[in-house]
Amino acid sequence: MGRRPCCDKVGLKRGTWSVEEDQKLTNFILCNGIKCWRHVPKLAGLLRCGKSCRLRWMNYLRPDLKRGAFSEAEEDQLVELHSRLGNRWSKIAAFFPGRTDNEIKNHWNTRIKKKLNLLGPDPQGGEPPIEQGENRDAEEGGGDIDVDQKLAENPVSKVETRLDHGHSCSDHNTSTKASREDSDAGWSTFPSLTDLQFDSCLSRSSMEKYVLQEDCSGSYWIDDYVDSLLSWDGINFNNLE
DNA sequence: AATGTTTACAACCGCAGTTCG
DNA sequence: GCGAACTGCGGTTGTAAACAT
Repeated sequence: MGRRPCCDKVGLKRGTWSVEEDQKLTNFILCNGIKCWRHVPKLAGLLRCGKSCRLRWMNYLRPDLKRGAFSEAEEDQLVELHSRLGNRWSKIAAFFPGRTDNEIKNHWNTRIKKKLNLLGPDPQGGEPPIEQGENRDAEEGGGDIDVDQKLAENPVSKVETRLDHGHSCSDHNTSTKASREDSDAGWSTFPSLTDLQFDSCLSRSSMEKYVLQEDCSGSYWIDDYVDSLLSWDGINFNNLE
C-alpha cells in the first residue's frame, strides 16, 4: 500500500524558481485564490508539484510578507520565544506577523545560534530549549505558554510595538515600488509582486489600495486582501486529472 | 584576477496531523 | 473506524553571493 507521493517527480521542475514561474503562480493565486495546492500547478501552467508551489507562495510570494533584516528587538524576542517554545518555528512565527517560519528558522540557525554560542552556552540563565523535543511534553503538561491564547490576549506582539520602521505613508508609497533588493530597509511589501507584470485580473492600483490601507493603519496584516485570496469561485475542478 | 571558503537563504524531503469519503 | 488524500511542519540540503587568500 503506502502513501502516494505528493507528486510524481517525472517531468517536474525543481530548484530555484524563475521570474516567469513566480509570475504565473502569483497571477493564478491572485485571480483564483487558494483551495487545493495539488491542482494549482496544473491550473497555473507550472511544471512544479503543489507542495513546491505552496512553499514558494508561503515563503516568498505572499503579499503580506515583511522581509528584510531582523531588528535587534525582533532578535531579542526570538531568543525569548525560542527559550520557551523550542524549535516550534510555526508557533514562533505567529508572533512575528509578516515573517515566515522558514525565515525565522533560517535566521536562528545562521545568526542567532552563532551569537548565542559566542556568548556562551547559557546566555539567558536558562536551559536552552527543547532542541531534541524532550521538554516539549513536560511543557505542554503545564509550563508551556498557550500560543493561541497569548496571541488572543496580545495580538500585536511587543516586537511590533517596539519596532520603529521610520516609514510614513508616503515613504511606504515609494517602498511599494522598490525592488526586492530594497528589502534591507526593513520594510518591503509585495516584494516580488512589484517586479511582475500583472494580467488583467488584478491591477497594480488595486494592490496598492491594500498596501496603503495596511500601512496607514500600522498593521502588517491585510485581512481584506488575504480574504479575497481565499475564494476559488469560478474554478471547475471536475475536469482535473 | 582567480580560486577557495563562508554565509545566508531558498527549496526539498519526509513525517505527522487533519480531513474526507 | 479505516484508509487515502492533502496540508503543514521541522530538519536538512543546495546554491548563489560575499568575503578571504
